[in-house]
Amino acid sequence: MADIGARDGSSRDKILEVAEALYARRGFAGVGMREVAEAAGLGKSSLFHHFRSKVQLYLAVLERVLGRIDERLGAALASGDAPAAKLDRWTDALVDALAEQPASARLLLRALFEDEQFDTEEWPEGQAVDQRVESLLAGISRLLEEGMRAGAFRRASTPHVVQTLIGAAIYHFASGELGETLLGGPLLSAEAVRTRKAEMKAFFHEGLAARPAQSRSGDDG
Amino acid sequence: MADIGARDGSSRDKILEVAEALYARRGFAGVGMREVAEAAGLGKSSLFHHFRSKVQLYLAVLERVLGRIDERLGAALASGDAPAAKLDRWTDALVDALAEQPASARLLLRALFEDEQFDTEEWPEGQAVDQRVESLLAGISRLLEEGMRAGAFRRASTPHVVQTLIGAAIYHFASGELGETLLGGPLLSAEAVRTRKAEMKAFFHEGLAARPAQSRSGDDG
DNA sequence: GTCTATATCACGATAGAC
DNA sequence: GTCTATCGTGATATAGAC
Repeated sequence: MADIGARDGSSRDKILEVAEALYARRGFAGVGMREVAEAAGLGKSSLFHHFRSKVQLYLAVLERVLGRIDERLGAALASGDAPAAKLDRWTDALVDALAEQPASARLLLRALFEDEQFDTEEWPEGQAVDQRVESLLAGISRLLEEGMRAGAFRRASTPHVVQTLIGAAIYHFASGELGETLLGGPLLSAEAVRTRKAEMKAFFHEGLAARPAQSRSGDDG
Repeated sequence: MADIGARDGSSRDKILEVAEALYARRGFAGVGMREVAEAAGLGKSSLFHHFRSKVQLYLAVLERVLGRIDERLGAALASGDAPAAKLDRWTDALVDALAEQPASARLLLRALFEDEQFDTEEWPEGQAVDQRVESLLAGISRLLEEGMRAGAFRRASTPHVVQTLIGAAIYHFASGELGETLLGGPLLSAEAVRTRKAEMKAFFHEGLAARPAQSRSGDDG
């Protein structure tokens, strides 16, 4: 019962795809079911056949985006590398995930606010969303604590570092026009994505303060 | 300024105050004029007497929030201190501003997306908003570049550092329930605010990597 | 599974009395 | 400046034919 219609995803997937883009652009309240239906090439009532309510559709979109990101980040953490190298991989994976699905950063930031409008525990899709978030935070938190114990990272508040890492990545890719004005170019070009990774990793490794000449490892691309 | 009836701000200020809280919680599309009016103790038509349209009200709320923040940050940059100390003050001021007005972080993040729904240049309030943002970004950018020239900061991409600073602050205070779960306590208590300032400044100064006291062997800790 | 209605309600905005 | 009443539109969601 839990996976009805999972095999025939032709309409369902199309709906999730167009809804993701629309919700990212104008948010939960700003997108009507009629608009989603038309963008998916369906009548409004057909859309209600696939998703019983607007909330359910929204949560399903969220879960799909979070699932993609969580899988990538989990893979980045699965290697046997040293903590600092793992954090670099995690950063690369997060930036890649956000950049490859341009809607995701905005969708997730919006979700931060909008899921307070309804109770996520009321819907099965909402519980899946909560689990994905928990998995994501637990993964990076575990890495940071391992790294501190091993002496690779300085002693800091793990939750605060997590907040800083996520904020630095997600805000950047959600900043849209404002960010592009600041950068003087696109946010999502291959070059801009490469630069963002390098700048973030340099920040994590060195902070901002100038330092006397010191040995460093290189960065990837 | 060019405002009519600015002397009697009793209704107008009340409207802006309640609208700020509502827009922060549910966004532009999610809050109706009727709800704003009732929260301000007015009828809907009376609200339309003070603000000719919903867009105008929204932009006025935004401008007020940005104005408060821009003034604080400007003051932090006005001192004659060294760049690193100025950046610390700027960080303190940004964190204080976001923490003292709990709605502001969410409101500003939402505005990142939502002002693409209408043309800010079409309304005088929108132009004021754009000017505030420009002033804010120019201020911190100037400080960073001065600091790099003076050798206080390492050479980095100024716009990327700006994105990281803003993202680290604004995401944290907009993260709401999720952030409080992660922190295991409130985001806005005096202690939590103090901690956030310290963690952010430590990150800017040192990054995350442990700094070897003598050599890079990684055996300390 | 998709469709054409339709029910019910809230939206932004306006008119005009007081 | 605040109110009641209303216009026109579009929202979520349902009923039921095919």
